[in-house]
This record gives sequence, C-alpha cells and structure tokens, in this order.
Amino acid sequence: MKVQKIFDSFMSSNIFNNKGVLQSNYTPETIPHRDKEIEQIASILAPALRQERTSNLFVYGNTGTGKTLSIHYLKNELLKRSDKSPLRVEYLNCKLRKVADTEYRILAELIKKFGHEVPATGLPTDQVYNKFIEVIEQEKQFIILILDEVDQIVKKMSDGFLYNLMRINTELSKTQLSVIGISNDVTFLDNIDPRVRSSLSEEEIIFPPYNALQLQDILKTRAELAFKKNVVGEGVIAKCAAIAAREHGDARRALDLLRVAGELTEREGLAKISLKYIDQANAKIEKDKILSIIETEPKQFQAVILAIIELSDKNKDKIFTGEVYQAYQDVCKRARMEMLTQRRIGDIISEFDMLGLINASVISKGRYGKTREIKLAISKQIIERAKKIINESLGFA
DNA sequence: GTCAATTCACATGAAAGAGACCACGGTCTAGTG
DNA sequence: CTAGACCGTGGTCTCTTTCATGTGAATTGACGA
Repeated sequence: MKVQKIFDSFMSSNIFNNKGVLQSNYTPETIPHRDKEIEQIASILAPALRQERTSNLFVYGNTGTGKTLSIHYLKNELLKRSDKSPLRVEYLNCKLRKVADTEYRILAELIKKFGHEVPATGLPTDQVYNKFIEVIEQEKQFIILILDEVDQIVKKMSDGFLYNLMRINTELSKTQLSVIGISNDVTFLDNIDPRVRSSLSEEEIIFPPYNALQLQDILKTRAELAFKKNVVGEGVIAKCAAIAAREHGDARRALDLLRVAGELTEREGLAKISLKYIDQANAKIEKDKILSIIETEPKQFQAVILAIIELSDKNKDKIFTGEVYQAYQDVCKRARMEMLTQRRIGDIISEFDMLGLINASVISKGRYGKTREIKLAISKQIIERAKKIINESLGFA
C-alpha cells in the first residue's frame, strides 16, 4: 500500500535526525558570531543583578540576524543568576496580531504575565495603565521589559505609548523599569518624539547581517544535529549560505532553505541532498509564502489582487491606481460584492506593496497627474494557482 | 527659447462612523426558605 | 430574600468613509531675444 509506504518512510527518515533543529523556534546552545554583541548587551544589563537600574537599550538589525535569539539567551542567563534578587525579565513580541498590537492589549498582556487578569476589552485605557502600575508596584522589584518589533507599535499606534512607558518610571516608587526595544527597521528611530528617542536609546546595539562564511558556519553546526550522516551533499551548505547572504544575511532564510531542501529530498526517496533541491526549495518557499498570503487575505483584498492580475495578464506591466480601481469595480460587480472607495483601495495597494505581492512606487506623470506605478511581483508559474484560489474564495464559477 | 503658473490624478492625513466585542452596574425574574 | 438573567451605558478595536490638503512634473502661455 502506498499509504503504508509513506508512513513507513516517515517513521524511519533516512534524512532527518531531528528536524526541529532547523525550525525557527529552536534555540541553539551557542550563538556563533554574536559574541561581541552579546557581551556588550550583557555588560549593559549586568547592573540589574546588583539591583541597580539598567539603561534602556535599543537593538536593531535585519531579520534573521540573531537579535531575538541573543536576547532570549541573555534573558535566561540573567534569570539563572537572579534567584535572590527580585528581577523580572519579560519578553513581548509586539507584532503578534490579536495579542499585542495595540496599547491596550500590550498592557493587558503584561498584566497577565505578572499574574493578574484584565478583560480583553471594555475598560478605558488609563484604567489599565493604573492597574499595570498597581500590579508591578505590589512588591519591590526590577523589571526588564523586552519589546520585540517595537517599530510595529509606533506604526500601528503613535509613539505615545512609548512615551508613557518611558515616563512610567517617574511614577513608580519601589519598582524600577527598564526597556529593551528590538527593531528590524533602522530608520524607525528617526520618526519618533525626540524625548522618547533619547530615553529609549540610552544604549544602542546594531546586529550586522551575517556574511556568507558566517552563515555557512551556522548551517554546519545545525546540519550536524539535524541530518543523519552523509546526507548533506557537496556544496549544499555553501549554496544555502550564498542565497541567504544575498537576502540581507538572513539566517532564518538559510535554515529554511536547508530544511525544505531536506524535505524535498526525502519526498523523492533519496538519501542525499543535492544542489538542485536547493533551487527547488528556494522556489517553493517563495511560492508557499505568496500563496498563503493570498489565501488568508480578506475578500476585498483578494478582489484587488485579482484586478491587478487580470490587468497585468491583459497587457502591460505598468498599471496605475485608477486602472486598478476600475478593474476592481468590475470584479466586484461580477462577484456581487460591495465596493470600497478609491481611498481605501489606495491603502490596500500600498499594503500589498509591503507584503511584496506587488512593486509599487509613486510617480508623477506631470500634467497627467500623480499615481502609483504598480507591477505584479508574482512569478508566472504561481499566477494560475493564485487566480484559482481567489476565484474559489470569491465564489466565481 | 525660457520661465513661472497651471493642472491633473491621485497620494496622504485626519477625523469620524459603523459594527463587533466586552465590562460594569442597575433592574427584573424566578427559585428558595 | 437572593442568585442569576437581562438590559443600557460606555469603553476598545478594526475597517471604512468623508473631507481636506498636498504634490511633482508635463503642459501652457506670457515674455523677451
């Protein structure tokens, strides 16, 4: 039976030893090539162990440069040594939708971490503030608050939250609060209130991208744990590293590549990962990402994407906002759904730009106005699949 | 030919509404002694 | 008499609409050589 064969081969993988090592939630024991950064941060945080207030810290670097990993590592090390001192280190990822993407919810989440409950909604925000202060003031303690992806907070709300957070220290009598902000976006600090900026970035640390050699190093150590012996073919690691290095030195990307290449090899029933599977893996990752974005997007967004796809199918590769809106209206009519205003469509288009589904840039056509010039960034092989997904979701025949 | 004013087709911002969710406090109802 | 059901009020959150203002260069038209 085929099924049995599939299960059998799954049970006794001849490729993987421990696939988890290549997954993004895995925490390795050592973090190569980040010694300098970790030491710097450690020396900044060390005063906390002697019950002194630590400086606020701002960490930035591209995705997959080991920021979060390093901070987690330091968090654990700190906590290991702090059984006597009343030190608390709390980590919060501000990007998680529905968990921590508004002022209210972040506070609610923090209060929860300190062992109290607060309703998910319905309370005035300043009351939640007071509750938070009350909770952390219950006993004398040192708190280090790690805010991952702080730039998201500012993007979604204003910098008011950060300002309040910085100011909170002055309202606390017993407790001391320090903040570690982590951000992918280097320019993020430029657009916030100078007062917040100066207090948030009392110390700054930059995580530079990994270069190809460092990536190879990381991959090698992980591959040894993840794969069985003699599975990884000649040059495979070098190639993964090279591809990822091209993409801003993103280690996560490199690990994904290696894992997916392994999965593809396994599915083929082969015992050795060869170079060609890496190219395939690269394509597959890209494809899966795009399709899953399209699939999970709300209907209105799908309609806009469909409009853009149809336009770029039809003729040119340069599309303007107005054209998209017309095509979108057409799609709406066909699908019998309500139409949104052009204002909204403009925003949706720029969201697609951020997601990487399209490339859009604002240009001026002089006398003939100012628009976005839009180009579809989905490769041809996926377009058909994408269309199918959208058509199904919009209820077309 | 040169220069500033004009003009288009949107971008970009701000404010505010709609509808969903929820807490809180007061009132009503039904079950209990 | 009291616990629970049921409202109304007031708050947040997301997605939108409405109204307002901004904008960059092709075009236009006046001007001078």
